[in-house]
Amino acid sequence: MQDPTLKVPTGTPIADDGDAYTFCSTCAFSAACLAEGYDKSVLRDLHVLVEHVGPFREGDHIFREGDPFNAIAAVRAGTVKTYVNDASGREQVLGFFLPGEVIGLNAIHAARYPCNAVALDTVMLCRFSFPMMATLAGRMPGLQRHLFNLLSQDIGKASVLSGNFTADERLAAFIVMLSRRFAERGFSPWRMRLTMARTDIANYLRLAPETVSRVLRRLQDEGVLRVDRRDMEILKPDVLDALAHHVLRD
Amino acid sequence: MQDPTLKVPTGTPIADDGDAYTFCSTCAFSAACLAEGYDKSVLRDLHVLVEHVGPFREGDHIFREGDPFNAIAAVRAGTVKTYVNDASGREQVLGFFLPGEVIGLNAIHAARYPCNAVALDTVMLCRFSFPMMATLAGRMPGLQRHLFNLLSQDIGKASVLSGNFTADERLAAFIVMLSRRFAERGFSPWRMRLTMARTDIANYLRLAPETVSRVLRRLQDEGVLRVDRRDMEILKPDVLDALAHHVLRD
DNA sequence: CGGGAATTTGACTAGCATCAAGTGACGTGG
DNA sequence: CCACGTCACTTGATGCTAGTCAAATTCCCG
Repeated sequence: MQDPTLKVPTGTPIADDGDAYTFCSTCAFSAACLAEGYDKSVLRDLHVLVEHVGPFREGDHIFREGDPFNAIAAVRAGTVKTYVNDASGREQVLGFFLPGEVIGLNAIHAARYPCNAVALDTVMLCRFSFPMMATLAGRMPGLQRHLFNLLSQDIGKASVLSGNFTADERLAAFIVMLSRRFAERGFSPWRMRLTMARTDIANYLRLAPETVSRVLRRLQDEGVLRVDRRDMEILKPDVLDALAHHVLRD
Repeated sequence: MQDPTLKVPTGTPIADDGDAYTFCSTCAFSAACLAEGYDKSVLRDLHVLVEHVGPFREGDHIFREGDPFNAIAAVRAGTVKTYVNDASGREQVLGFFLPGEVIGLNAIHAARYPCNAVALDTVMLCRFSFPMMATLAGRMPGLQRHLFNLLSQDIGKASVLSGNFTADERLAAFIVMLSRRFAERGFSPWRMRLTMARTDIANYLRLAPETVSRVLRRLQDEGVLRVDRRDMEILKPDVLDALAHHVLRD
């Protein structure tokens, strides 16, 4: 049942930057919404349900498993890691979210967040009240379609790594995906900073941290990568693509 | 962009069973839609975009990877397996869909099916034109919410098996999930027929078929299960639950 | 009854996890 | 400025889980 008591967002609103109806450039919804050509009143509706929150510092939690769900959020800056704790309390990393990507979509059905979200560095978010957004989506087909697309996309993403792949293939796929996602956001695809720890990468890929370390070392010895601490440079994208091909199928 | 050319469904409509505005009982949408208390005209709208298709025989494809997407479908009877072929042509099973469950949700964003769907036995479907459904969802908040819920749920389902679990844990979790899903649909949770081959189960769980066979044998020797060919009886649900607990976290 | 596919079983092996120890970067406090 | 402690990461040695290969068995279906 749609919650009729749509209360005012409780975060830290940030002052508008001049044009009252302009969204931050990294807001994942801005393009879809603005491209629709709706009039000012609709844009105003959309604007009131957006709030810029942050900064979150490294280690700050954005939400925790079991928290009541009321908003999804687009990452504006930084990296967010989502994870759950399994029965034995061990962490299981579900994903990393870069600027432009949306967190919280898996919380809709249960009305609670099914996982934890933590900032890996300094994180800024655009938060959207989901009940308000759903209401608005009823009037804005473009927004509704955008939400359906985001949700649908995440189903596919979640099963990319479901296959039985070697450590090399998984790590290569991880690096290639990261590279592409950075490129999409206008960052260099060849030089990047890994904001997540080796243990997080390992965990996400279902490998031991030692294995990640060894594979990176080997790829470096083969001249495919240059890795220095958390800075990574891709030297032979084609080799990486070939390895990742089994996973990414493209 | 919403497709403006909503053409008449092309499948095999099945005659109404008396009440023109009654949906088949296994139709996953019926409850959500009928519970809303909308008037007849809205129900009529909803009704025209549903078509009962089938039967599909074992091995028949419902859709294939790359097919243009235009409809999602609820399984009415039988079991559907979804899979992709990896770079080397090897199959990777993504999921099994029982009566009441919905296929095609991962196809929305690309407007093409990203995987294949095949009938494992005799399958009947309720097919819903997605463009029409989305339009209608704009007028029916309950329907929209239901769609969001289905999509959101699938994101979570896709990552259940993403962890690093032992063969025993994964297989136990598979059996427990199957049991629960059967129970939800009114079937016995303790006796079930596995409609999928061992190789499919193995593939889905990222195990070798031999491993599935061995684990089943051991569980049988321990008196946890009774397995005869594709008929399975759960004798010690608690043992199974304990094993599955690491995966399912409940 | 016979052919073929699915499944089971056994023997062996490979890949990755685990355990243990070492290295390097960074921050703190003397 | 340097000694120290901490933490993340790396490296090496070893073990185990599950995969692979091969073959037997069972079931299905004509």
